Amino acid sequence: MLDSAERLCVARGSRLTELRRLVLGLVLDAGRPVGAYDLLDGLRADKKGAAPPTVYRALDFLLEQGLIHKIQRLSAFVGCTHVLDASHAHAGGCHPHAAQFLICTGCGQVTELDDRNIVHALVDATRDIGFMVRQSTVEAEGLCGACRTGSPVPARADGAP
Amino acid sequence: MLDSAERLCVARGSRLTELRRLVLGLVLDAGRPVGAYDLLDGLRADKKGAAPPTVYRALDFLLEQGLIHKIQRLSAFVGCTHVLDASHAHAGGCHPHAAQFLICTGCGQVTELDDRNIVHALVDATRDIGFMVRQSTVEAEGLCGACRTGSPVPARADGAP
DNA sequence: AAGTTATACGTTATAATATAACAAATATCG
DNA sequence: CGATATTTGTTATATTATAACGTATAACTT
Ligand SMILES: [Zn+2]
Ligand SMILES: [Zn+2]
Ligand SMILES: [Zn+2]
Ligand SMILES: [Zn+2]
Repeated sequence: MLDSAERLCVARGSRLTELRRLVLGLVLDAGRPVGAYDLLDGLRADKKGAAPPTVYRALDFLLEQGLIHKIQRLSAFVGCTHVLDASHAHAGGCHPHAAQFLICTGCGQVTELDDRNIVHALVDATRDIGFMVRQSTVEAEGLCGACRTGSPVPARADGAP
Repeated sequence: MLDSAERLCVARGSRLTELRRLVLGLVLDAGRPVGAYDLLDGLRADKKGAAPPTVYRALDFLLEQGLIHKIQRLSAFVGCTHVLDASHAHAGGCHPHAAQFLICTGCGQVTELDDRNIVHALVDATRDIGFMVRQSTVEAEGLCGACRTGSPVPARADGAP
């Protein structure tokens, strides 16, 4: 996964440095939204005196490259589950793709969608009034299937089963 | 406008107190997104020793009543432009309606939409995977018609023309 | 009206998130 | 190599938000 990201960056002429790679690894390992300061704690295992700007700069890079997304409602970051797909990855252009996120308040899990219909509906509605969308944030909060049907899989921060 | 909000609250059995009314007035007067600490400054004109919890509690109430919205990308608040419409106002139910926001990076203006198609697209996409949406955040950043066609109307914080 | 409960507000302190500014190190390219 | 651009280290601070607890006000019940 990290190697794929590296190859993508090389193809784009951007540099996935050791630091950025470390941060990306931490985000991907978590498998759920992680706050910048949690990442900072994790980072300090390898980089003793790391400070907030260290992690925020790495996050900025990863966001630009579309390797991660920021969940605004949680002030947290998740790995992109689409960027490495053949259909989405490309060398040039504006890297962060439009995405939609489903946040389950039961188990904390976040699902990333890449739904053309939602994007279309948004663009249609805005074009009517002359607005040109450059970036969009679409986040829904609710209950995932498992949590609704009573099979909660609380893969939460505390790891409680 | 404030009086309409008051009538709505009375009909719902909630209390638009003087403090909450003051904060709502500040948000509506601004006509654009305002941060909590800007509101706090404004509030201090009337309430000398106001502190953060004062304004955040008022904002929480106004959000619950659907009288204002929070723009997540800006950590700022705007008055709802639909809640007082006859078609939207009602005494019971879950007050904060689904809304979409267009944020112009040119002039800072924010437009609120209440577009059924967008909501539908979102609900459709989520139902497929068993997810039940309770609340949604839809925010688009880009350029409004005026800013695109070169007639920027920078009604910004600093008031610079 | 008096007593009781619930709601709202005041106050202090602190948590959590994010950036500014500048110096030092490292990579890139002619 | 030497010039240039990019990345990282470091310190300090800005911005946004909440915890905790006591007091005041409103609403409800005898
Ligand atoms: Zn993605
Ligand atoms: Zn769940
Ligand atoms: Zn609204
Ligand atoms: Zn504009």
